Amino acid sequence: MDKWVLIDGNSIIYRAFFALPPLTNSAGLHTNAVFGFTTMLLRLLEEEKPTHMLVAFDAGKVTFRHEGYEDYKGGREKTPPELSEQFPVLKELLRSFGIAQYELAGYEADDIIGTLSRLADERGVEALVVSGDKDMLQLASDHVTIALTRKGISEVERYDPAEINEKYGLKPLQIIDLKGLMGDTSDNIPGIPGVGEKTALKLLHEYGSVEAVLANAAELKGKMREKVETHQDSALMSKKLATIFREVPLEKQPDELTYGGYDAQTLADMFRKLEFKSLIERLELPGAASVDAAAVAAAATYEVVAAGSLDGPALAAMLAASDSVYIEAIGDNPHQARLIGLAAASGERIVVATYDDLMDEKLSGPLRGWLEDEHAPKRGYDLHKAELALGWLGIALRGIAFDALLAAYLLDPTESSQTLAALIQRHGLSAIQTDEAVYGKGARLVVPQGDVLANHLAAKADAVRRLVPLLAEQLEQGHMTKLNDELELPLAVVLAGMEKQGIQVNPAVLEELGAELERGISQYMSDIYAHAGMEFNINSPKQLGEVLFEKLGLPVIKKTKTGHSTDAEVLEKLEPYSEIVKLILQYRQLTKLQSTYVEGLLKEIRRDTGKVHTYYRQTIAATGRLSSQFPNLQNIPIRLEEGRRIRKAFVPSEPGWSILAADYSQIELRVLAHISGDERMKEAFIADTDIHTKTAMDVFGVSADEVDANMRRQAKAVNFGIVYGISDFGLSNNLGISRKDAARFIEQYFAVFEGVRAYMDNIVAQARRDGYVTTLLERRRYLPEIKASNFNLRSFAERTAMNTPIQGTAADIIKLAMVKMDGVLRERKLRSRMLLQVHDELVFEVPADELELMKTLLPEVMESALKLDVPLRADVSFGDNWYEAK
DNA sequence: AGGATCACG
DNA sequence: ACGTACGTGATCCTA
Repeated sequence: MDKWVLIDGNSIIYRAFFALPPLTNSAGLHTNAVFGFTTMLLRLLEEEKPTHMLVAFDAGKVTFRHEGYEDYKGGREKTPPELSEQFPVLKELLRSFGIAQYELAGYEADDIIGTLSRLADERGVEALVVSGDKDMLQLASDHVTIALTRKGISEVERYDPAEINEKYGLKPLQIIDLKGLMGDTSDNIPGIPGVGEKTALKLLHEYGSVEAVLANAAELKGKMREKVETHQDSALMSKKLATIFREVPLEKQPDELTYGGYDAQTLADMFRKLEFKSLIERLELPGAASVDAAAVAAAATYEVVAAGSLDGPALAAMLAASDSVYIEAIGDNPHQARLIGLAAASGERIVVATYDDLMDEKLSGPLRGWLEDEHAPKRGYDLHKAELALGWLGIALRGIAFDALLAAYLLDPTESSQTLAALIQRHGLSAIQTDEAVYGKGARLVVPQGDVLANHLAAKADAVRRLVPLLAEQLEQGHMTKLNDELELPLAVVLAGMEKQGIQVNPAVLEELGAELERGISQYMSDIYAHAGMEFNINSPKQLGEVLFEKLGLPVIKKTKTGHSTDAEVLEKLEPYSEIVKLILQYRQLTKLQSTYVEGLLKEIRRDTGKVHTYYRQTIAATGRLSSQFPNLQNIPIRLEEGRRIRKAFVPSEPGWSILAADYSQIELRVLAHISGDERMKEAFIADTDIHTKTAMDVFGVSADEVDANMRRQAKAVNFGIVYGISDFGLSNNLGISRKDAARFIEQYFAVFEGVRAYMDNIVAQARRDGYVTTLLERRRYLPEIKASNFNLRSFAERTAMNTPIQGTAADIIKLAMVKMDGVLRERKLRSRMLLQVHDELVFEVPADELELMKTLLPEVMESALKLDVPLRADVSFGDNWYEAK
């Protein structure tokens, strides 16, 4: 039995374009609409199993409908270039699929589909018409079903004549009359002005057609009659325009629409060009990042050797000769990760050792000996994590020489997936299985034994071996070899050391604070319930919204996607209306401290060490900053006193020692002064004046003693804005002033700091030209959206272009300081330990006899980390805990 | 799984 | 006219 699927190409690609977020491949080609179209095609192929398939397109701008009504489809926004560039891509994709496509000058896609669906009717063949356009419903019949997209393109709704009758009370052909009466703004079909769907349906249920309505206009009352009578011609013309022409002189015969399946290689090549990796995976096409074990084995050029099959010296020799290593540790938190095993490739021979081998009396000697030998270079993937997982087993990992993950991050820090499977696919190497495929995930995580595991680890070691030279070459091309070798790679080792060391947390401090918070929270809860006149879950934005905006009738200030916004900014505006608002703000503050910082932190204290061991992630932030997890120690409260007390729980791990902290003063603005070369700003830092006061003096044109607190506050906000990539809207929002005033501020600022203005202009132009921006140490971030026609996307990219070199260079500097400081501590054999990094601050624990030295040494190292045209300044402080070090 | 909220620089 | 400040992670709730 034949089954035809007829797709309205123009309609679906439009829907897909607006339904999906922007998406580009690395060449900058927009692909979101094509992607959406493809997912729809795949679903249709799977669900409908068509024997014939056609995608019809509109041809050219002028159709027969324009004869007689020139304004047909007039007033439409012109197709955005991000979409137009996708039409030829879609057509090429259809060829790769082996799906027929057709367009004919002077006709629209609807007409082609209308004609084919008539043929389907005549032949008694089942057909499915796919479109986003309701007009298509007129084609429905016993043989023809219409599928209309709903909510973007994720769902379709099917209509046969019965369903059309149920929904509209109309026969399929009456859809044309419906359009004739109500018109269609998107096609600029006028209909009868003032007649919408409701009225049109009422009229049709009564009279049956446009002609009948016009003939009986005299029966209508008042305004309605007037409208119908004056717009008779319009109604008839609209009906004509809405009628799908079903006699198109097709040059294509239905048997040319036969769909015989796609060629996997052809489709894979097309998907690769478009970078539709997930689809390559889903269809298991050639070159998928993940393939099945048999395919990996078949493609393998290497030999897998079990460590247990070798004697000690043979194993040691193989390890010593290895080019790459892959060390597997499963679990997100490396401090708790389970070490599964490792594989080391020496040319085409790969030795695999399991966890048991590592613990084996005979094998552990050579294995540990090699891992701990700093003269035996390790080229691997995510060796930072491996170092921690091994470290907790009492095995040191030394001799880290290259890390594919780190290199991939430097090459493109915004790439969403840096998994090994994704990396090798990106570099066109032969595929391996994904970890999820081999190990499962979540509750179904099962680590296989024997050959299955050995083969997977070997495949990874082989992948790393092939990747290393490619990545190294690309780093070289991007001038990032030095950044990799001398900064990021040594830093990975420094970080692992800090993380293993951990920081002592005194649970008694937290518990006492927790008890106090508990009392406050229950008091606030009962007060809030009393004001609300009911009990509810204050933590639920939904329930809170109902109480505030429905029960208490407070004004709605801002909406979210899901309902009423109740964030702090909104609540502060609502404070005058009800006392409950203040209570909620207080409640929020206390519960945040309780759940995230008291309870959350207590859970992270390790029983065996009494410390928390964070994990600094080096390959996450697009700007080059670190991030911190399990727990995050980079967002411990400080701004409000209530929260700041949490810091009293962070103490030295040895009696008599102190916590010593040093933070860079205004590092981002100093970096800006340097890279912009702005003379006035440089002078300010060279003279070590208060930058916000100086900014206020210059922008307001007053002397130092004329700068009041408010002027300084505003100047400070402008300085922040400058670093973030300023806009008048953002500044006005932040300062609570009008956009005009904010714009005036910015103009005054740029009039004074001309070098800064020039920098901002130049960096955006440079990003547009090169496609990326860099930091002082050549760290790179690509900004493809800087060329977007969408204002939002483009503006965001422009602000990022301004901000990333500043934030990123500041990150470079503190990373340099960390590596240098680590070296200094080693050289001078000091016992002081680096514990934490918080973007512009370093925290140490120091013994009493090193305190005086460290108080001068640490800021010296930080200030001399990188030589800029302005001095760097670090302020140092110390105490018995992190709170006191202020 | 994703949104809302809020902690930090 | 457009509508946002830059970069993160943890917790809770809701679908």
